[in-house]
Amino acid sequence: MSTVRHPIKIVAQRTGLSPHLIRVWEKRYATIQPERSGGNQRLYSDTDIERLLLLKVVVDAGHSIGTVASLTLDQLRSLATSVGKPPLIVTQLSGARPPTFSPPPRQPETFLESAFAAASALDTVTLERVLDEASIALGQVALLGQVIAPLVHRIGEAWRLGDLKVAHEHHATAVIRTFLGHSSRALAIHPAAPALLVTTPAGQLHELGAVMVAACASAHGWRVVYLGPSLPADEIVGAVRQSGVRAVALSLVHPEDDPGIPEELARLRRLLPQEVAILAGGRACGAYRRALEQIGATQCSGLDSFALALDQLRQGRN
Amino acid sequence: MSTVRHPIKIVAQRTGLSPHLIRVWEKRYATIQPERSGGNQRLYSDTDIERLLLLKVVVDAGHSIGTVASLTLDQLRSLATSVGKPPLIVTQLSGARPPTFSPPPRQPETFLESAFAAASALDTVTLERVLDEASIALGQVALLGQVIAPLVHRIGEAWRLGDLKVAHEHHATAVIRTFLGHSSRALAIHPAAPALLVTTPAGQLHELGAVMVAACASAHGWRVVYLGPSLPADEIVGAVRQSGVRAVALSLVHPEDDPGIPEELARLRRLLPQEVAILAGGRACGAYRRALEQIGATQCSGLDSFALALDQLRQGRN
DNA sequence: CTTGGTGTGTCAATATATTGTCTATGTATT
DNA sequence: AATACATAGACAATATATTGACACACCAAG
Repeated sequence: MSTVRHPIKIVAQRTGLSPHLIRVWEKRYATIQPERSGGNQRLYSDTDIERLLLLKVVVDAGHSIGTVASLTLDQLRSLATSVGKPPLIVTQLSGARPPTFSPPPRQPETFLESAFAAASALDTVTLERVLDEASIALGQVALLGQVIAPLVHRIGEAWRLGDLKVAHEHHATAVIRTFLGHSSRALAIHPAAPALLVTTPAGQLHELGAVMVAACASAHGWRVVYLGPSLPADEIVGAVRQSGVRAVALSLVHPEDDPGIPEELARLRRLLPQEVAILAGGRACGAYRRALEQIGATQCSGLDSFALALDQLRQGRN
Repeated sequence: MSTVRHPIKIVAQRTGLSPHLIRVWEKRYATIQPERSGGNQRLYSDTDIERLLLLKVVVDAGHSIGTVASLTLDQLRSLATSVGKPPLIVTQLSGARPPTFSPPPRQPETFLESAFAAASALDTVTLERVLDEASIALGQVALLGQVIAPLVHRIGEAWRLGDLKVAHEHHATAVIRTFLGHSSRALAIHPAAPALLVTTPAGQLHELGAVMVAACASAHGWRVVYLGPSLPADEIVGAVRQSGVRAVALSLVHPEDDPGIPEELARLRRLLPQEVAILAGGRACGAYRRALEQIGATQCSGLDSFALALDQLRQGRN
């Protein structure tokens, strides 16, 4: 976590709250206590900003500030993801389910194990529950980097070894796809947030990398226009022009030897407005390195690197 | 269980009851006793909300509030499951909402128009919001049949006419995919509920039909194992054996002239246990009619017909 | 069939609480 | 000097609480 501190104006921009309101919340509910500069001006940390963002989410959803202002960060995260969901009506039947419930795990490895076990058993409910708990315990970003990404990788490996079948991979993909799609919208940021378009080039059918990228960007405060997999360059350009995004993120996973991809990338750069940046990531990134370099795309080796690139992009243009 | 407390507005949103009614129930029947804040405002726990939800379920099912208000939580739970209605879904309300609790009765056509406009504008947030509101106003089943299915059809037509581009179709598909994926899990299914596997045969890449089928089955109280698109017959069979489902639902949309499909279908029937039924639906259903008849699949002409088939299947085996 | 009671949801009126915004004045930063 | 920020207080717009009344459906007895 960076030690950077932000003045109130930046915080207002990023959260969509007015400086007035931020100060009033601090005064009335002591929900945050930013540091002060030598001249008594407020200096906010990234954690403060996340807290304010979460508060805005739940308040927009109808909660009153008075009842949520004193919650912990974890409680706020949990509330933000569960906003609007009715509490689960638990039908307590001591039937088929009990063997799978264990004391709430804490470590990413534990979550990974539980998730992998559920995926191997085609157990949708348990897999969803583990992801939910991991999301609450670890937060959105760590969940992506330390549970979901390794889980996807591990399922791929297990398939290569013959331990799992294609059906397991499809099932887990579908569950993760739904989970991430929903978590992206939990933090739907205010309209002035910078926007990013996420897709994969034509021929790249794997969707999961793109969904993870979308969720990561959303967790970092970007407004995401997600277009799913396999979109030709001219379609991407049309969507960019219509939605006014600042950057395009492409996920490249499989195949790694498609001769059409370099062409598509070149065409994309040619048709795209100069000021729109291109970010690329995914396992197949290396295979297309030359083409990516030629179009000046920022290549990201992982989600951390992608998040960093997003921050730089935002800084550069704010 | 979290210690979070909710103001009455949130409780009204999540239960569908008016604040008025919630207070009246408290006063007349003392069915709940929420805490109070310093300013004497009611603060409800998650348990309180669950109780109110259950009360609404059984009252909607015909019981009078006076006779059920004094039941314990457990009694309410079992009564709610025994009324056996398609468990009502109180989906989320996101973002700012009109402050009224008797919103102008909106017609499916209105939602369809708004949704189509949002899809045309690549406006993810609005499209999600319209789907949310439609889900509440119309209920899950009508939403599927009268908004989502026509919307998908209309976007397809607009694309054929050149009014929309592929990017729009991809975008709407992604949003609907996320929405339906999430709505399938909004309610906790009874562990003993009959189970259904949903997928498309190898070569059928369109996912949306399968997702709609999954959501429909889920809304009708089935436990759904969703495997995404394009799965070979032997993979389907493996998943059926492992998950112990009672039936397999296949969505057939495009292409309509794949010579591999009849083969796949025949192989599926041959490998599948006798007692597992096969349901088929989708636009391309007619094109493969002969093959479907040969394997004894139940062909569904639409979501209504599909729901009917599910009910019959459940009756037949209970 | 009518009549009256009961159960139930809704509404009106008034008072209080909560919450976002605004104003005024002074200080910091650039 | 011009802009941005801090503090305190005031104010307006909603939300909520409470009480009492009313409308409607249902049912049982006359």
